[in-house]
Amino acid sequence: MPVRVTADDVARAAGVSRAMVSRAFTAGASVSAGKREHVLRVAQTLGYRPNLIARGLTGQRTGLVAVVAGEISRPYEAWLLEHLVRALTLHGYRPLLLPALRNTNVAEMIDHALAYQVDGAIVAAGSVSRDIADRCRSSGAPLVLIGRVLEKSGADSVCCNNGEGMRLLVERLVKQGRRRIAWLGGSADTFSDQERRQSVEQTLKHYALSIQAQRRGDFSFQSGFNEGLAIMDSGEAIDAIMCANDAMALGVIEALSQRGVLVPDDVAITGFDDVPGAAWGRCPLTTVRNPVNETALEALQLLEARMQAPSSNPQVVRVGVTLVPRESA
Amino acid sequence: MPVRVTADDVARAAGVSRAMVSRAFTAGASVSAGKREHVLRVAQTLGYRPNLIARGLTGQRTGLVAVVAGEISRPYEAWLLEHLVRALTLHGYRPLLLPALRNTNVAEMIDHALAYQVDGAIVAAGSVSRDIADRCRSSGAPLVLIGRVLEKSGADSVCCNNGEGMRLLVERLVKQGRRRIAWLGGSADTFSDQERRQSVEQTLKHYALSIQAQRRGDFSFQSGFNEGLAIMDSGEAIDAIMCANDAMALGVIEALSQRGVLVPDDVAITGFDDVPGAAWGRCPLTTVRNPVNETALEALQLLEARMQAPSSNPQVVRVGVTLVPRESA
DNA sequence: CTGAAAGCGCTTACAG
DNA sequence: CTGAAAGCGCTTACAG
Repeated sequence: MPVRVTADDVARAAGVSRAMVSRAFTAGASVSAGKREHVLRVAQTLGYRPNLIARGLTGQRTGLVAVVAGEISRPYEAWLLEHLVRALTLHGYRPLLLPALRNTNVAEMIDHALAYQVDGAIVAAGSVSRDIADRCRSSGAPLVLIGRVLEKSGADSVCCNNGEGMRLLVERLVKQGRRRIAWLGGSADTFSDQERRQSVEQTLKHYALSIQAQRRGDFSFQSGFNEGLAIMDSGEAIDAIMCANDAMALGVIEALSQRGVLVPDDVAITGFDDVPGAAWGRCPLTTVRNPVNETALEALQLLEARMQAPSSNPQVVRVGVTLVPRESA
Repeated sequence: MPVRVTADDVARAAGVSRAMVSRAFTAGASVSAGKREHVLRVAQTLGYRPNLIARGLTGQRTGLVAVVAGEISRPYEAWLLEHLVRALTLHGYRPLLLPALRNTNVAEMIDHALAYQVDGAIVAAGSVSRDIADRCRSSGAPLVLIGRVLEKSGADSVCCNNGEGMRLLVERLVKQGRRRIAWLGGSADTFSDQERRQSVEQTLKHYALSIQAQRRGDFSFQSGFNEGLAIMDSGEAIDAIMCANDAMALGVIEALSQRGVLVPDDVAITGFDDVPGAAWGRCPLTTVRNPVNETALEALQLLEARMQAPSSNPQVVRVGVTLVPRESA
């Protein structure tokens, strides 16, 4: 028989009004210090805590923030999620986790979260349509995108500088004398894949080069491994494989090793993200660091700024990347 | 200017009472099919969704489940979390994610979650005291522990068969003729560390053997790497290192390779969990499979069973493990 | 099957 | 600084 102690119980026990106990628990409310202390003490002994659901109903804020995350078991997603959840928690928010499962529709999930009166939503996976952004706005819940920007959506975004990152990697390869560069892309229709590939093409063009072979995985280690084998077995003469992210790059290294191809001697390999683990294993990966902590913090900042000023212009924050040269290239 | 459309708006537009629109959205409520359809249609056009916070206040259920997770960027935690979140979501629950940050107290977090009137809590990290279990019970929120069992706590647990797993690994090593076996434990005071070490000692004893060297990491790759180097540099003569989990085992393999020690020729290495990634890399890991999906499903089942029967006897479900022989041992 | 009323546990103007 | 009252948006007995 669960016993919920309510503000009324505390009020009665402390000999004050219900409004007083509410005020005692509200920072900055007008209560005499003595009374607040007394109420808090009584609440303590009764084991009272304000019911946040009831408080949320009053309309101010629930403290809930929806977080749409991708496959958590993938290194980058896990890494980002960890920082996001930490940042939110430290700032007093509670993350409501919405997994972007296969054939699940992000709009549907956001709608559901909105029904919980979340104070905002951070979307780090799946594709977001204007429609969703509109729903959020009309519900008064700011929407912040991570790793994707939606043109004219009215949603704030934070995204790393994909173009710069790939440019740095291409330049390194070119300086090493690599000329026959292959590209292993990630899932089509993703923002990251597009920006990264475009930068590779453009930078190569600047050196009067072009992509020599092109394949596509799905950002997973396994797909990197499979495509790595396929590239080798195709017999195409290449001296470098640039991958759209680290997980695939690690898979490719594994595949080449299995085919007896030496990295970086025969073929150089590059990744993107610098996930924990990029430095370990058979051949430490040359990659570009995607600053997830900064990303998480910026996302939170955008969220809070938007709560203050719901109708200011949407912002796109580009966080900087840095080259991380290791052995693979 | 966010506009929230409420049940009243729908009622007015549909020409019915507010109770009717509530019933239209409640499965199994007594409404004529025609009326329900009509109400639903009107709600649809107005863009109405029941406010789950308000619904939660009525006292039944909020659909919220607290999930206490460890460091998400670690492979096992991420893997488990993924399955947990998927299972909860598919069953209509919303996971409220509570990170077990360093020097944060699980009791505090659970208390906070309870204030959100969560329907239950699943704890897969941190240590849980009887106290917490009691708080949950008195709040009417079932508590389910994963990977830890609390004696006489009244909390249900699901935990893999640690003893069996380590026994299988020891037997394999002994059959290979390994006699000088070292143990690399994880964080002290964790349930997994204790059960696993005990089983190793006990099984070795059965073969008239004992642990030849003992070290302790914190379940992370990095700590495995560090301790791996330390073991080698200590000059102790050993022919196998059993690790309390995969992440450390992978770190050890890395360390030995750096010292020019051959795995498994010179020294065999074993892990525990069979995380994705155990099969990849320099030397595929011989380990034991910790069935996370089954674990997640069982946890959910325990949670729901407990909602039905709050006072039946607490259960400890042991999920089975299987040996996964690969190259490292 | 349907509606009017009471109530869930808070907070916040409104008076004092 | 403090209390009485109204209200947040729902659901659920209670009548009919």
